[in-house]
Amino acid sequence: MVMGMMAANLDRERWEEAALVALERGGLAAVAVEPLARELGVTKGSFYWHFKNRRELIAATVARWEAQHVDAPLTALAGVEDPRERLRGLLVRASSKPPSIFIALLDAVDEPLVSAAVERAARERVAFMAKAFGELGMTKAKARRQALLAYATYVGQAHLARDAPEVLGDPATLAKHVAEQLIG
Amino acid sequence: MVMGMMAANLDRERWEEAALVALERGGLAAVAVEPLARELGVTKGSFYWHFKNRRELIAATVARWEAQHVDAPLTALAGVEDPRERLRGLLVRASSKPPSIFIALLDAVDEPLVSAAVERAARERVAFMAKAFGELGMTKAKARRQALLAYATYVGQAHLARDAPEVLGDPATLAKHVAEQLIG
DNA sequence: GGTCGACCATACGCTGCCGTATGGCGGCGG
DNA sequence: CCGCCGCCATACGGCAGCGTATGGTCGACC
Repeated sequence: MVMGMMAANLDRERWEEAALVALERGGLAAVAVEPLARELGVTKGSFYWHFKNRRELIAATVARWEAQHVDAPLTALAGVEDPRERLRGLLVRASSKPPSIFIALLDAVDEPLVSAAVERAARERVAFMAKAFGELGMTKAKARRQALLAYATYVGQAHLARDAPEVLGDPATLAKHVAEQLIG
Repeated sequence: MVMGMMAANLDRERWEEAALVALERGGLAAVAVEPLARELGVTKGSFYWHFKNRRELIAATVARWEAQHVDAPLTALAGVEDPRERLRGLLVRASSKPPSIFIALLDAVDEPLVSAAVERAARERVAFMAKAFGELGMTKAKARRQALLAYATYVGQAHLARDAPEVLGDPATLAKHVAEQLIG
C-alpha cells in the first residue's frame, strides 16, 4: 500500500547520488539530464517524472554536499573541548582527501544555487575557526582574520592540488607547515 | 603596399582583446565565437578568417594573460634588491585588484590550454617567492614551503573575494595580516 | 480481472554554439 | 579600368542539451 511511495523516494535518491558523483568527476556540467540518464541506463522520461527540471536536481545535489561535507564535519568536531585540538581535527579532515566536489562547485558559482551554498559554507567554516581562535585568547578581530587566513589557505591549497600538483608537492608536508604557522 | 598586412594584425588583435575582456566578465564560456562576434558588431565570417578555430582564440587569450599578468609583474619586480621589499611589492600588486581573469581561468582548467598556463603560472610565482624567502635566510625546503603557503593564501583569498566577499570583509585588512604573518 | 496510478520509453521541437562553403565589396597594383 | 585579394556577410548543416507530450507497462488494490 505505501510501498509505491517509498520506491519513488528511492529512485529519486538514485538520481541525486549519481549527480553528486558526476559533480565530483565532471563538474556541474556533468550534472545534466541526458548524460546522467545514459549513465543510469534510463531515459529522460524517468528524470522529468522525479524532478521539475535540471535546476531542481542541482539544488538537491548542492544540498547533499552541504549536509555531508560542510555541516556534518563541523557538528562532529563541535564536541571537542580543546580549541587547539578542534582546529587540528579540522586540518586533518581538510588535508586527508582533496575536496574535489568543493572545487567543482567553486568552478560553477555562476549558478546562483551554487553561489549561495559556497558562501554559506565559507561563512560557517570561518565562524567555526574564528570561535576556536577566540577561545585560544585572540581578540575577536584577530581571531576572525586568522580564520580567514586559514580558510583562504585551505581553498588555495585545494586548488593547487588539482591544478598544479607538481608544484604543490606532498600535501602532508605543507599541512604540517600550515599547522605550525597558523595554529602553532 | 604593406598597409593591408598591418590592418590584418590589428583586426585580429581586436578579437583577442575582446576575448580577454569577455574572459574576465563571463569566464571561458564567453570566449566564444558567436557571442564575441555579436559584441564586436561583426559575424563569424570575420573570425574564421583570422583564426583557425575557437581553440586558437583561447590559446591567444591565455597567452595574453600570461604575458600581461604573470610574466610582466615578476620581471618588473625582479630588479628590487631587498627580498623583503620584493615580497611586499608582490603582495601589494596581488591585493590591489581582484584577479578576476585568473579565477576565471581556474574555473576552466578542463581546457588543456588553460590548465597548462595555470600550472606554469603557479610554478613561476612560487619559484619567485621561494627565491626571495631563501635570500631572507630560510633553508631551500622551508623557503619553498613558505612560498607555497603564501601562494595558496593568494589563490584562496582571490576566490573568497569573488565567491564570499561578505565573509572576506576588507581585503586590505587581511593583506596586512598576511604580511605580518607570512613575511614578517 | 479490470482500473488506476507510479514509473519509464519514445519522439519531437527548440536553442545556442561550432565549423564550412560561398558570395560580395572595396581598395590597391598593373 | 580591371583583376586580384584581404576582409567580411550570408546561409547552411551538425551537434548536444533542455523541456514537453504522449503512450506503454506492471503491480497494487477493489
